[in-house]
Amino acid sequence: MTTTTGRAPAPGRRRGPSMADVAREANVSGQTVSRVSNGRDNVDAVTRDRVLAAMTKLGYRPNSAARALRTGRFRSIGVIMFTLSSFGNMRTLDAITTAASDAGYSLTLIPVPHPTKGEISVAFDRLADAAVDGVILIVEAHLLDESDVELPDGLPVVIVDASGDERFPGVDTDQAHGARLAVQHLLDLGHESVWHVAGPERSYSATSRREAWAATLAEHGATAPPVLEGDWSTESGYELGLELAANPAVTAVFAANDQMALGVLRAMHETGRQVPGDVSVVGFDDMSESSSFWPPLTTVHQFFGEVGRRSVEALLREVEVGERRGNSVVDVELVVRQSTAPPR
Amino acid sequence: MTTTTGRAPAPGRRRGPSMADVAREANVSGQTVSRVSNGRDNVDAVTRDRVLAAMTKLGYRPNSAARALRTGRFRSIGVIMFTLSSFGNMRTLDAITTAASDAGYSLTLIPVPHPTKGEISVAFDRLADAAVDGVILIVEAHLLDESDVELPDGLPVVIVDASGDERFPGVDTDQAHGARLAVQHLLDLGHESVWHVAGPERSYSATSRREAWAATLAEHGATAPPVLEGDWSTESGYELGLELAANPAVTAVFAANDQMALGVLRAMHETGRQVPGDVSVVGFDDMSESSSFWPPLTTVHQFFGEVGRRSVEALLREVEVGERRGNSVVDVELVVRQSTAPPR
DNA sequence: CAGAGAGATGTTGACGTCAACATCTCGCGA
DNA sequence: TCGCGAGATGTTGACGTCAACATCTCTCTG
Repeated sequence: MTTTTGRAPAPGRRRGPSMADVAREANVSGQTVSRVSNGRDNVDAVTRDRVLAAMTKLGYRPNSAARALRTGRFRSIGVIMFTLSSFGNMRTLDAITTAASDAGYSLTLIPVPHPTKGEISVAFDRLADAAVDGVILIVEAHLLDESDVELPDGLPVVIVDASGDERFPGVDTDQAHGARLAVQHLLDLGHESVWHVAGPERSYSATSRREAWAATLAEHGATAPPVLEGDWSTESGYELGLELAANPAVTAVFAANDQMALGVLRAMHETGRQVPGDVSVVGFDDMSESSSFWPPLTTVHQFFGEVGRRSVEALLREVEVGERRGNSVVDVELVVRQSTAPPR
Repeated sequence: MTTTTGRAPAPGRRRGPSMADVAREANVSGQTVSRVSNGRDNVDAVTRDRVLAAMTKLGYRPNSAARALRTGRFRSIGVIMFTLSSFGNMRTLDAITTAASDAGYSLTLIPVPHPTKGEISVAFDRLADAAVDGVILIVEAHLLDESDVELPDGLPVVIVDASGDERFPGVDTDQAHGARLAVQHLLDLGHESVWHVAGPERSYSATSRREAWAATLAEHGATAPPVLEGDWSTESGYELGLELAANPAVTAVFAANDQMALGVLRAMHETGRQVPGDVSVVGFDDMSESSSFWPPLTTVHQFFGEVGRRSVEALLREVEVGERRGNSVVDVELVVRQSTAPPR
């Protein structure tokens, strides 16, 4: 005689009560529990209370896997990003998380260690497995030019700060306008020309800023000095800053982000060049520390929160309504502090 | 005679091919597809190739919802954190993401806008709905003292930097040791006493650092000046720094994080107090910018990456093996740069 | 007072996967 | 030659939820 197998308590833990259990407890059908659980209004108030009481008593929690299987929706959005360590990305992510959570979506993070084509493909592969309804890409790279990178079919995508490609809706900060404001400000103060510490070539934001810098200079008949290319890091700003400090012709520097600007400031201090007396410095981002740099940094303020919010909005519109929007541009603002002054 | 209902194409988009489709294409049973998909070895090489070819041809992707429903596992870990804007949290999150992804887990972010008891409960509620196998808490708060905050039953939890509670395994940075190193360093340089710009009371890290600061001072027979309490922000460091600058007795300051230390530096510069000539300053965190502050900041380096890695390791051990570990402590390191010197 | 209609509730089956069990084939030793 | 075991493959059903459809009970109208 064989005994029933009496299977082990649970493979994956947390096999909580199911709808059927609640239904039994409340003496209704599973469907009624489902209706209550989903907040439908075609349930009698008395019945609803009974069901709610049963739910509380049993500690019922809807099983999101079953729900997702049934509905085909995960109520989760994915975010693909390189390196969390950049200030802007963090802020954007923060806003995205909040906006998503307000809309009742959770957020799945999909990291890409290095921005190479191969890694991106890996991320997209992983993405296809991921339980998400849509994806926000924050990759700061011209990856879209590489046409063999393929997004999973039919998965809504919004791209942040890597525009120029019209295949997907995007949300972009007005990089060019920011760079223009920065350069214009320095020119207005009377500087003959403005040197540029740029971000890496592969970054879309970096090239936009660089181009706008060059264009603004050209419009004012100023000759553009050679570009110094950094990698966004404070260290690289410092090293390039030492080069600039050694050149007496340099009176104004526009760094493509605040971190590199900080490095430039340090280089100037170490070499005894006064800021803003001898050299004026402008950054980009307006990170929260910038107002306490020495001297407090003149910089271009980005509205990362707005970028994050709009991304989620655009994505969810496509996910839920099926309506696809075009690109959206977020403006910037020049914040003048004490790192800029007229040349001596 | 009734005709079959021929229902609408798909409620949630992206109804891709299922195992059944692949099975048909490869002319095998669904179970064989499942075995290939899960990498079992009891499948004939020829059959496996045929199945793989069919998968590729159809663009098959396992449906994670169905898998989760069947197995009871989501292969996802949740992270609850306040504000993404702190440098340390971000670094930790970065490491967690990487470690999780290496282990084949995705990461679900659950934000908590404000660290109040109510908000935390909301987050835990949301958590219960979330499709995660375990949770890492980065809340920097003494929330665990509030006993009515209840974690969902049977959900593995690891707590970062909020130890002192033994109910859950945790990973902690050795805050006390760090503070000791900082204070000791200043005392060794010959300072009579050390002032402290502390983090907010509610933060566990902040109170650990503060207590260790006081204890170290006491051990050396130095009297502890009154504590100045900030909120981690550069702004608050600046304001408290102005107070310190106005007091000629102040020759050494230990700030509970680098951001507040930066604010103190600014205050000193503005009031003409030399750093490190008149006042020495030490921070905590060693954020990537700190080496470019002016002067480059002496600070306590935290190994955030290690914290993140260990958290994931501990959590997954509990999730997968059911083995619960105790607390784990990550050491710190004093990095001496140029913001500290003997008193005049 | 019959019948229509609105609203509440129940029944059935399918979403895609995988564990458990059943079956089939083949090689090898007694 | 037969039987046994190992390995490959197939069949069945259940995980928890919800849409579609089926009932059932009222109320209101003409």
